[in-house]
Amino acid sequence: MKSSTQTLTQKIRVVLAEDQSMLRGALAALLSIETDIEVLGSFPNGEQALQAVAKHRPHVLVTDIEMPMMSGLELTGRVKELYPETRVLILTTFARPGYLRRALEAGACGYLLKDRPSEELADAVRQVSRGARVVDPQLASEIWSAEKDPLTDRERLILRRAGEGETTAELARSLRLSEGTVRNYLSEAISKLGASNRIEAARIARNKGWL
Amino acid sequence: MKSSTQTLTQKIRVVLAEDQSMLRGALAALLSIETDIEVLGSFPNGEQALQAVAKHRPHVLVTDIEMPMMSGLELTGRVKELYPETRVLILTTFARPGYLRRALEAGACGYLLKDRPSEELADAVRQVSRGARVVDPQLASEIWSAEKDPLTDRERLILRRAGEGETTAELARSLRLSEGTVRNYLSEAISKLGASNRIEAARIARNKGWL
DNA sequence: CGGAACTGATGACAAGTGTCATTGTGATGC
DNA sequence: GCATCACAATGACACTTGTCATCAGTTCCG
Repeated sequence: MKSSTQTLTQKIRVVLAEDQSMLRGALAALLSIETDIEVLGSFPNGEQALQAVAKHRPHVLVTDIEMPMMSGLELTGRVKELYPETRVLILTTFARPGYLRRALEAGACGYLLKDRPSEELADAVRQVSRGARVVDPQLASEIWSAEKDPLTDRERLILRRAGEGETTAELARSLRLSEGTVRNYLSEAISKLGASNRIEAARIARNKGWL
Repeated sequence: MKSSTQTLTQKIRVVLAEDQSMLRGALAALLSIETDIEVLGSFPNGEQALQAVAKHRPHVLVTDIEMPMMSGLELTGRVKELYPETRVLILTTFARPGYLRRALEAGACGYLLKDRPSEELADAVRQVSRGARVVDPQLASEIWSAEKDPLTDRERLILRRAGEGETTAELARSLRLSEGTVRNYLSEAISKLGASNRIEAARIARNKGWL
C-alpha cells in the first residue's frame, strides 16, 4: 500500500501542463496510448495545473516552463512544497543551463527537451515515477561548465525592458530613477556581458536564459 | 478511380513536416489514432518533406512554417508547383496576417494555429483533403484589415540586422554603404512603423511577421 | 515621355547612449 | 567592526543615433 513503485495493476497517474493547445492535446494522446499511464487532465497554465494536482495527487506532473499566469518553474516550487509526493518532469523547448539549474533548485526530478524524440516521453515519465532523475545528458554536462548569470536584479530588469524598446528616459520615469542611474546599470550589464550595446546585451542574456 | 474525394475504403494519406521532434511524434500519434487517416512519414525540415511528397504523393501535407533548411512557406510553393494534387495545410504558432497572406499566395489550402484544440487537426486534414479551405476565422478577418508591410527590401534587411545588435557602423561596413545612408533607412523604418527607436521598430516588425 | 518608387549619398543638428570617476546608503557576512 | 555588495546618484565627455532637407541615378509603369 505504501510502496512508491508502480505495480502492473496500478497505472502511473499523470497531470499535464502546457500552454499550446495543439501540443497539449497531442501529448495527452501520446501518453494515453501507453497502457501503464493514465492522463488525469491537461491544463493550459500553472494555476489550473496546481489545482488539479491538489485534487488528484498524481504520481507525475509533466509541465512546460513558459506559461501564462504561473510559470512551470514557479509551479514546480509550489508542488514540491505542498505535495512533495508528486514528481515533476519539466518538458521545454529551452536547452538553457539557467533554466535547468532553476528547475532542479525548484525540485524538479526530470528535464526533457521538446526536440527529443516523442518516444522518450513515456519512458521519462516512467523513470521519474520510479524516483529516478531524468536530465538531458548534454545539458547536464553544460550546467557545470556554464557560467551563471552575472547580472544583479536591477540590471536584469532594466536590460529586459530596454531590450524591448523602452528608452532610458521612459525607464527612469517608470522606475523613479535618474536617467544617469539607468544608463549606469545598462553600462554595467553591457560590459558584464561583453556586448557593445544594449541590444546585443539583451540578446545575449536572452539566449542564456537570464532574462 | 479518378474521383478526388476519399471513400470509406481509401484512407487519407498524410505527410508531416515539423522541426520539433516531440511535437512531430505527438502529432503523428494523434493523426494515426484516426481510422480514416494514414501517416506516411514525418520529417524535421522542408527538404526531407519535399522528397517524401515526391515519393508518396500524399493527399495532404501538414507543415510548420519556421523550419531549418527550407521553410514551410517555401515548401508550400514547391509542392504546389511540382505536385499540385497534394493539398497543403499549414500548422503554425504564428497568428500573423503576414504569414497567412504569404501562405495563401504560395498555394496553401489551410492555415491552422498551434493554439487551437488538438481535435481540430484531424478535422482540418479531412476538410482540406476534400478540397475545402480551412483558415482560422479570426485571422482570416484580420487579413483584410491588416496593413501590409510598408518596408522596402533594404529597410527590412537593415532593420532586421540592427535589431540583432549590429551597430550603424558595422552595417555600413558590411553592406558597403555610408553610415548616413544606413541611418536614413533606419529612420525611415522607424517612422513608417510608428516606433521611437530601432529596437522598438524591430520588435513591431517581428511581431507582424515582416522580418 | 514623365512620374513614381527605390536606392544611395551628404551635411548639420538635436537627442540619446555608453563610459568613468566618485560619492553615499543600507544590508549581509565573517 | 569592517569589508563587500547592491542600489542610487551626479557630472562630464565622447560617441552613436534619429531627423531633415536635398540631391542624383536607376528602374518600372502607364
